Amino acid sequence: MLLKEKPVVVSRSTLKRLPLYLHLLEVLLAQGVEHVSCTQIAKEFDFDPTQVRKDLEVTGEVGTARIGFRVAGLVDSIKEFLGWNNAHDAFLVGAGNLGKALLGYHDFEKYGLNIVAAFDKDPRKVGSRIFGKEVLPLNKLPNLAKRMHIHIGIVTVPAEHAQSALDLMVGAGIMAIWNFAPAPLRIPSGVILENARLTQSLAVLTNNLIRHSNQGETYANRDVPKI
Amino acid sequence: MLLKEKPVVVSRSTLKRLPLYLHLLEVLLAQGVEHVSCTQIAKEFDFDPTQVRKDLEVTGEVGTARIGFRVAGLVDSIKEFLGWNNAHDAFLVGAGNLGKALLGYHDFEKYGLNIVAAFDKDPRKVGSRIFGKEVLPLNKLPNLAKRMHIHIGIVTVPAEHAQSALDLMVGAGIMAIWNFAPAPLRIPSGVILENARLTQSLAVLTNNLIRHSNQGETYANRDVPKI
DNA sequence: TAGATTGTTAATCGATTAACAATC
DNA sequence: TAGATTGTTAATCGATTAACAATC
Repeated sequence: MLLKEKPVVVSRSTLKRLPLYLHLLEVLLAQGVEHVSCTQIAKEFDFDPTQVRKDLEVTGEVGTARIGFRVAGLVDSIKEFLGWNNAHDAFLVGAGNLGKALLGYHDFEKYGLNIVAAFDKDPRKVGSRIFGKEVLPLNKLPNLAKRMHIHIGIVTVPAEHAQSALDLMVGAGIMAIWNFAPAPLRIPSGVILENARLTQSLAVLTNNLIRHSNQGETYANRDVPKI
Repeated sequence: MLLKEKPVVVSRSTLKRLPLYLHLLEVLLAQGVEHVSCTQIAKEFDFDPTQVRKDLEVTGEVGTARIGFRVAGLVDSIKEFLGWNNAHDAFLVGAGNLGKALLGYHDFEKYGLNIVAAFDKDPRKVGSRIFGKEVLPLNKLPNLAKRMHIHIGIVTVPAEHAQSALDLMVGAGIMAIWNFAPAPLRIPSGVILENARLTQSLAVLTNNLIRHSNQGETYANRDVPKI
């Protein structure tokens, strides 16, 4: 399989569109479709075809004029590019409701993530198992993380404990943190921090909702004293 | 307090930063801090102070030179702007692990979201309660949604059933959909769709992880949140 | 007053979109 | 061949950042 030279710089926007393409491509692959054009992919998502072409460029796959790209090739290359070919072992700190849900979401393995254990400071949770995974006390994290070569740490504790959870994991050599707490976190340089903040997505939704229901009476013409 | 004229167009980027500011401001408010400057807020998140100022502009709040903005005023105005003052009732379709977690995450009420019931096609789940909330059969959704004036629908079904779940809710008059399925969804015009896709966030994380371990290639990091 | 901060306009930067030659 | 599609360069658009006068 011929790969062309990949662009040196990949934007976060591109990175976020790749999983969308991948999901579609896997459906096509399962249907036995062999080739797909950027135009077809773009139509599916209402994107610009040129944008899709530029996005796919990062995978190094080359297409064929009039035919498009090999579906199987794209699936492989996107997975490889995202690091989803082999799952990375991860520890999760905070076995609350959100933490439990993530522990039970086995699909993550398809996305390069394998949560191997949970940690919690609550002694009543420690010792139990959630979806077959042990809940351990926080003080066991450092040694275990080193011994098991854990790459990813997931933070699902309340906002006020997020920084100390992160510090504990970084101190244990974990270099990539997936944070679900709505708190600004400080990281040493070299550590990767990705925030999966549901509240940001919710903010966009609820703001749109009230704007739509306020229709007409826009918020642009109100310089009325507020009581 | 006088509100100034607000910008007519608000970018999605701005909308997503507001919950970050809000969280910080609520902490400051609890600490009894009365005023805060954009410079201070910016420092907390490693943002540009001008960006913070522009973001806050959308709330209509006015600051005072040398003093900054009233913390209490900002908290109120951001909440109002995001529609987080009063919770919107929501139905959730798909009582799997992720659905369960969302049902148990009572903090959503702080973010304008009140999940009142869940729906599932699995007869074994129907009739049970999850965190006190009833699990009902899908066919009861349309009537109930209309009777209860439900505004928001949450989709936590597998990707292949996401479109039909959405269609069911939109048919029942629900105008805003919060989608967790990794599938491209079609909506009629006028309906609000917001995708809360964890896989996108995960893609950024795992890609960063393998690129760090591969060292060598350079990638854009301009849009990476510096939190 | 002096100087930090607001509010606003202009410059910069990067991502998206348009244009088009090359290709199959 | 004819025409759809790739790959690439240029134009556009929008968000971020810089500059600076007004203000307290």
